[in-house]
Amino acid sequence: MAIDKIFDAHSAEARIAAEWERAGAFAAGAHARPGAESFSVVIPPPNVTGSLHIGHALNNTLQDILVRWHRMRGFDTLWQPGQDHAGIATQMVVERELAKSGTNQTRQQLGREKFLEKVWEWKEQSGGTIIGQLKRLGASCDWSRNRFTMDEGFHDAVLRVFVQLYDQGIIYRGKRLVNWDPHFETAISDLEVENREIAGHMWHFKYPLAGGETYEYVERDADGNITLRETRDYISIATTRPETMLGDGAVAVHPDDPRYAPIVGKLCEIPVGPKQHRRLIPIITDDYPDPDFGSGAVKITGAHDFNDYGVAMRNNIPLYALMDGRGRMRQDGLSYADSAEIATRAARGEDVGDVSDINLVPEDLRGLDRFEARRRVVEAITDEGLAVTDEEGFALVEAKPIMQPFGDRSGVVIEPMLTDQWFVDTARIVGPALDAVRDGRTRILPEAHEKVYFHWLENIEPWTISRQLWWGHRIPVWYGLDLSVEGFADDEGDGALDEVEIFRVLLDGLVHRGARHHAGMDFDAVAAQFRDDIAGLPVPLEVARVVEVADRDEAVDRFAAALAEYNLTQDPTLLVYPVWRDPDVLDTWFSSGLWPVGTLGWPDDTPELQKYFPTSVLITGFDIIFFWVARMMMMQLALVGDVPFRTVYVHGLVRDEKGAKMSKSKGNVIDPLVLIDEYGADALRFTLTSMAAMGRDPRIGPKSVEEGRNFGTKLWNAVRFAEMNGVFSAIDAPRPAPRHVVNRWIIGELARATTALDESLAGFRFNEAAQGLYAFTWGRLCDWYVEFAKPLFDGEYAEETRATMRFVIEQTVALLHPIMPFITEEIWALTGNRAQMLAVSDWPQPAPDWIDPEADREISRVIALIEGVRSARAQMGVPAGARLDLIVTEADAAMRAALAANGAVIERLARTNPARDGQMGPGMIAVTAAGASFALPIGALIDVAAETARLSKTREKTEKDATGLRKRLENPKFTANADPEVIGETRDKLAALDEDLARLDAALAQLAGLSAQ
RNA sequence: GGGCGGUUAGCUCAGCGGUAGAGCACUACGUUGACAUCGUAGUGGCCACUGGUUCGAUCCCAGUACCGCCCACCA
Repeated sequence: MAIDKIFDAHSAEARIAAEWERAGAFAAGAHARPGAESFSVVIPPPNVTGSLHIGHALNNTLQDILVRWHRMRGFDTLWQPGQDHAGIATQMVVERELAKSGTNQTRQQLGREKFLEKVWEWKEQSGGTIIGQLKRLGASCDWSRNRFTMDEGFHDAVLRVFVQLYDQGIIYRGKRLVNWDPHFETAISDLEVENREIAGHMWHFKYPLAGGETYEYVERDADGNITLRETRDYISIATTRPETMLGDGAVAVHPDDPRYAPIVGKLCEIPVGPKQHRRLIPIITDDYPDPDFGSGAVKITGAHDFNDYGVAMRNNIPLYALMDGRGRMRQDGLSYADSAEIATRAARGEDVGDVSDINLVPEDLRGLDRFEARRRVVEAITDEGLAVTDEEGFALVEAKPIMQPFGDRSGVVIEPMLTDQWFVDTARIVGPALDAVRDGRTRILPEAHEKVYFHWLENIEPWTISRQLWWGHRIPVWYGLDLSVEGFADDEGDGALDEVEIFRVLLDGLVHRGARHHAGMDFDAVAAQFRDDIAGLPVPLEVARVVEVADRDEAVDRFAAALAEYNLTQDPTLLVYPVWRDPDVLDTWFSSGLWPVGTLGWPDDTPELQKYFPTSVLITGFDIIFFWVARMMMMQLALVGDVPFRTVYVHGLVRDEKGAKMSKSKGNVIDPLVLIDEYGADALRFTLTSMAAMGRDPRIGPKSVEEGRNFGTKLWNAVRFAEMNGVFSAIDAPRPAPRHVVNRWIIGELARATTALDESLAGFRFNEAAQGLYAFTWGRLCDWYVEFAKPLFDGEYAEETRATMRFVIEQTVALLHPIMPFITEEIWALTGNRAQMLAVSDWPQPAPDWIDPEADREISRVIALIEGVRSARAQMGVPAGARLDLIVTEADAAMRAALAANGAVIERLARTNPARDGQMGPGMIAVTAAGASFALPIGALIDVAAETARLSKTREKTEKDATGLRKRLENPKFTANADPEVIGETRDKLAALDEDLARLDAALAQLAGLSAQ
C-alpha cells in the first residue's frame, strides 16, 4: 500500500462523511458505554433558508469538538440538529424573490395562504442547503433527528406553550406603545431595535399661551441671582421630532420648576396646523422633565414616544396617533377641523372617550411620509415666526447627534406606535432564570457574560411576541362574537340589538370579553362546536375587540372570508359565531426559546427528554444571549422546571484579518465553503479552533487557514513515513512496553499531551487544545521522534520502535480527531483493518506509568546536545553536509549514558561521527551541554574572532540569567519568604548555569590560548 | 450616562506571581530513509503609562491614556 503524497481533502471529505452516515456513527448513543452518562448539545438552529457563514463554521466546529470528544470517551452522546424558520428574515427573502419573479406580485396581492405556500416551496428548495454545508464542515449531528421549528410536532409544542402561559396569565394582550417597523409593518421587540447615533437636529419652538396671556419668565443662576427676566406670552419647547407636535396632548414641566409655576394649569397653543383651528393643550407638571435640560418644558406626544407615553398615562392625557403602519401621516378618521375641536375639548378636561378616530394631521399633510411632514412642519412654524430665535434672529436649530432607533433587519427608523399586541409578562418568569445562574445550576463562560445576563434580566421589560407577519407560528387565538340574532345584549346589559346594530357594535369595537356573560347566549355550546371545528389545536377562546374594520361591507366580507378560511358554516341560529383567528404570528424567538425541550419531544415525556435533558452545553455567540439564551432559560424553567443546559459557552465574533466585523457592505465576508474548497474542512476547523480563545474575537483570513492545512499535511507525511517503514504492519499492542529510551520517552510525551488536551477541553480552552496538539504532533512527534526513529529501524530496536510508532500515531490521530475529523478518519482507514470508524473508537487513556522521568531527562539532554551542535555549526558556517568528529572533553555519568544509548540518533541528527574522548585543540569549536563539554574540529581554518564572539554571546546570556538568580538568592527577604520549593529550584537552576559558565569560560580560555600560539 | 473587554516580537495572538512563547513575516543555510504545504539555525520584546501590594509583577490592586463592544427614555 502506498499513501498519496498529499491528503486530498476534496475527494476524501465527501466520501468519509457518507461513511459516517452509513455507519450511524452520529446516532444518539453511538459508542456509548453501558450505563454511560449522557452528553447532549442542541445546535443553535440556523435559518432554514440560510447558508453557512464563518460564524456558523466556528460555532459548529466547537460543538463538534466537544461532541466527538465525548462520543469517543463513551458518553451517551446526542448532538441535536435543526433549523429555524426565522420569521422576518425568511419572509423578507421570499418577498424579494416574489418581486423578482416576473409576476412582480406583493404578498398582499398573493394572499396569505398562497404566500405561505410560496414560503414552504422556498423552504423545500433551499432548506437543505445549510444541512449539506454543516455536513461538509464535518458536524457530527444525529441527522436522523433533524427538527424544524415549523414542523408539525414542534408547532404543536409552541402553541401548547402559548396556551399554557396564556392560561397562567403570563401571556396577555394589550394596547401598548410598541416598537413598530414601518418597513415590515410589524411590531418588534426591544431587542430588535438598534439604537444608533445619527446627526440630528433639535428645534426650539414657541407654544403661545391661550388667549394671549403673558407671564413673568425669570431665570436664576446657581446662587439665585436673576439672570433673565422678561414678559413672555409663550412657553419654549425643544424637540427633535417636530412632526409629532401635531399629536401633542400637553406640555409638561417639573413641579418644582419656578419658571413655569405661574402658568401651570393654563392652556397653550400648538403652533402648527390651520390657523383657524389651532389646538390648545394644557400645561401640566410631571417629574419626567429635567429643569436643567433645554427649556425645562417638554411637549407630550403620548402615542409616539415612550417617555411621553408614561407621562400621558400618569396624567390622563389622550394618546393621539398620527401615523399609519407605513410611517405615513394618517389619512383615516375624522377631518382635522373636527379632530382639533374634540381634542381641544379634551384639553379643557372634557371626557371625549375613545380618541382613535381623531386624526390631528392637517389635511395638507395627510399621507405624507413622516420625514416630509417634519420638513413641512418646521417650515410652517418658522415662517410664522414661532421658532425660538438666537441673538441674531435666526431660528434656533441645534445640530446635534441624537440616538435614533432602527429596525435591525429593515434598517428603517422605528416608530413607537400604539397597537394591540401580545406580550409575555417576563417579570413573572425571570426569577428562576436568574437564580439558576446565580446558584451555578447553569454557568456561563466566560464569566464576564454572566454579568451582562444578570443586568439584562434584572431590568427586563415585557416581551412583545406578536408580529404582524405571515410566516411563523400563528397565534392560537380565535376571536369570536357571541352574538345571536335574538337576545343579544350590549355592554349595558339591556336591550336587544338588531343586525345593523350588531355591526355597529363590531365597528365601534365595543364587543369584548365581558360580552360572553350576557343573557340569551349559549356560549359554551358555541365554543364546543368551535373546538370541534378546529379539533386538535389547543384553543383559548376569547372575545376581543374588533380591530381595523373600516365599514360594514368590509366587515361582512371579512366574516365571510373568515368562515371560508376555516370551512365553517354559519349556524342559522347565529348571525355570526367565532369568526377569525388572530392574524399575527409569534416572534421567532418565542419558538426558538423552546428549542431544547421541543426538539427532544416535549410535551411528550419521551426517552430522549429523559436522557438528554437538561442538555450539557450550549455553544453560542454573545449576540444572542438575550434573544435566545435568556429566553430559553426563562421558558424551560417555566415549562418543565429545569434549566435547559448546564453550561453556556459563549464564543466571539469571527472577524477578518484586520479585526473588522465581516459585512456584505464592506465586502470582507469570508465564505467558509470557499476556504473548505481550497484548504479542506480540517484546515478551517483547526484554524478556527486554535483562535477560539475564551472571550476574544478570532480573526481569520486565508493566510491563517494555511497554517491548519500545513499542519494536516505534516501529520499526513509523518504517517506516510511510518507506513513506508512498515510501522502499520507491526504488532498492534494495546500499549507497547519498549526498552529504548527514545520509545519510552515519546510514550510519556503522548501521555502528557493527552492529559493536557483533556484538561483544555474540559475547561473549554479550545485554542489551548489545538495549540497543544500542534506542539506535540509537530514539535515532538515529527521534529524529534520521527527523526530519532530513523536509525532505530535498523537493529535490535526495530520491532519495538515500529510498534511504538504505530501506537503513538494511532493515539495521536485519535486525539486530533475531534478537531480534524476527516484527515484522521482517513489515516485510520489507511493504516489498519479497523472494526470501527475512528469517530466511534476509544479515546486515549494514558496511565501515570506512561511517563518515564528518566527517559525525559535523558532525551532532553540529547536534544540539547543536538541543538547545541547544530547551532554551533550553523553559526560557524560549517557546511551542512559535513560530518564532524564529536570529541568529548568532559562528561558526567548521565551524559555518558545518554551518549551510549543514543549514539546513532546523535550522529544522524547532529551530523557527527561517533563520540570519542579527547581534548580541545586547534581548529575546533566548543559546545557545552548540561553535564558535558564537547569539541568539534571543523577544519584547519577557524575564525577565532567569530568563535570567540559566538561563545561570548552565549556566555553573556548565561551570565545575565545567573546574575538574576544569584541576586535573588542573595536577598535575605527572598530566602526568608519564598516557598522553599521555589528556593530549591532557583538554587538548582543557578548551579546549572554556573556549570555552564565554567564550561564556557574554559572553552574561551582555550580559544585564547590557541589564538596566542 | 452606565457596564464589559483589550493594549505582549513587524503582523495575528497565547501566557498570567519567579523574570517572556507560538504561527506568520524576515535573514542565512539546505546535508537528511515522510514532508519545500518542508528542514536547520537566527534576527526581533523597558509585556501601553503611573502609582500600590509583594522577597519578587507582563501577571494582583488603583488610576491614566488610547481602541473595541454591550446597554440606556434626556425632550
